Amino acid sequence: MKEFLKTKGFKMTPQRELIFRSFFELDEHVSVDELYDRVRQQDNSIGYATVWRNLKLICKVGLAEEVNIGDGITRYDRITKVPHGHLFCTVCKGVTEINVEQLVGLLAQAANSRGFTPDSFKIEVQGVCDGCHGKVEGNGQ
Amino acid sequence: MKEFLKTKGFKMTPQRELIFRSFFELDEHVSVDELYDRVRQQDNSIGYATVWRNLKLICKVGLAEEVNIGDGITRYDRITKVPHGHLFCTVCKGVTEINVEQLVGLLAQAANSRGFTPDSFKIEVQGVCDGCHGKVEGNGQ
DNA sequence: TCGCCAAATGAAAACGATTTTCATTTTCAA
DNA sequence: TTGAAAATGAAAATCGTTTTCATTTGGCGA
Ligand SMILES: [Mn+2]
Ligand SMILES: [Mn+2]
Ligand SMILES: [Zn+2]
Ligand SMILES: [Zn+2]
Repeated sequence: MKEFLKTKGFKMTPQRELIFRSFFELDEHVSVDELYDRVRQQDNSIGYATVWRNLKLICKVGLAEEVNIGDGITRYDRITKVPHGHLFCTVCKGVTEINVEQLVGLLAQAANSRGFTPDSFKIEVQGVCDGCHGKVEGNGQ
Repeated sequence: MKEFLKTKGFKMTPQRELIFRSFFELDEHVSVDELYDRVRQQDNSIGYATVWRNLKLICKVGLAEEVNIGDGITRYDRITKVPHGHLFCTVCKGVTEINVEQLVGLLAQAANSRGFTPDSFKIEVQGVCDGCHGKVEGNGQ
């Protein structure tokens, strides 16, 4: 990691190391707040801005990307080899990933046929996840 | 429209009428600011909050929905009979709609097979639109 | 190893879109 | 016509994000 960053022109610091490690360990769709809380458990002197800047950095060097599910909170998602979509449960707020290779192919085709050159795709489904059926709002009884 | 709102328990006002009419006339993916500017041309005494509240109302009564493309600005999009996706041009910020009926079918299938019950779908493609090829950043020549 | 300088950090302030508050006005059913 | 509930406009509050600034630190070259 240190070497990788060096090639990109960035330095390694204890804070950065902890933030990077925590981010990839968690392996979730994490917000700044969540990662901030997490790293604070290891080093409570780390500043919020540092966590924010390092999440931005992880994106800049191509290891993650921002995800907006529409609740106004930016989450950070590691980039996977194959593109994936998200199933967002409106009950438990959980995020599940689904393969969308085929879909993206069709989408790209549709876009191209209209003279549009795609850069990236966002495929998200809102609904209720398996575990949340039965405990839906109204009265879960 | 007045009747429709009455059945939902809301009153009609001159401001509301202007805002609703402007929104559906424009028929675009409009932000609060944009619609505010627009209605101001007809009645410059209308407040920003009123425009905001009425866009929210249009959503609440099921005639539109919020769209977040990731630039931090909420846009409002009338709801169409068939679901549609968006091609978002990162150069001119233009939004084009594409049919995604087929895609949504596949998506729903994939979601269901994982025990997930879909409510709504968000399908967005970022890239460069037809008109913006050639005037890309860097130096368009 | 030492010293330098660009990069990184932490605290605080600034930002900006969204949302709420509050006093006043308006709608509309009775 | 009248009163209660809803709507409005201006201003302030919110809140996640981003920037500023003084200080510290990493790491290369001497
Ligand atoms: Mn993901
Ligand atoms: Mn649309
Ligand atoms: Zn769930
Ligand atoms: Zn364009």
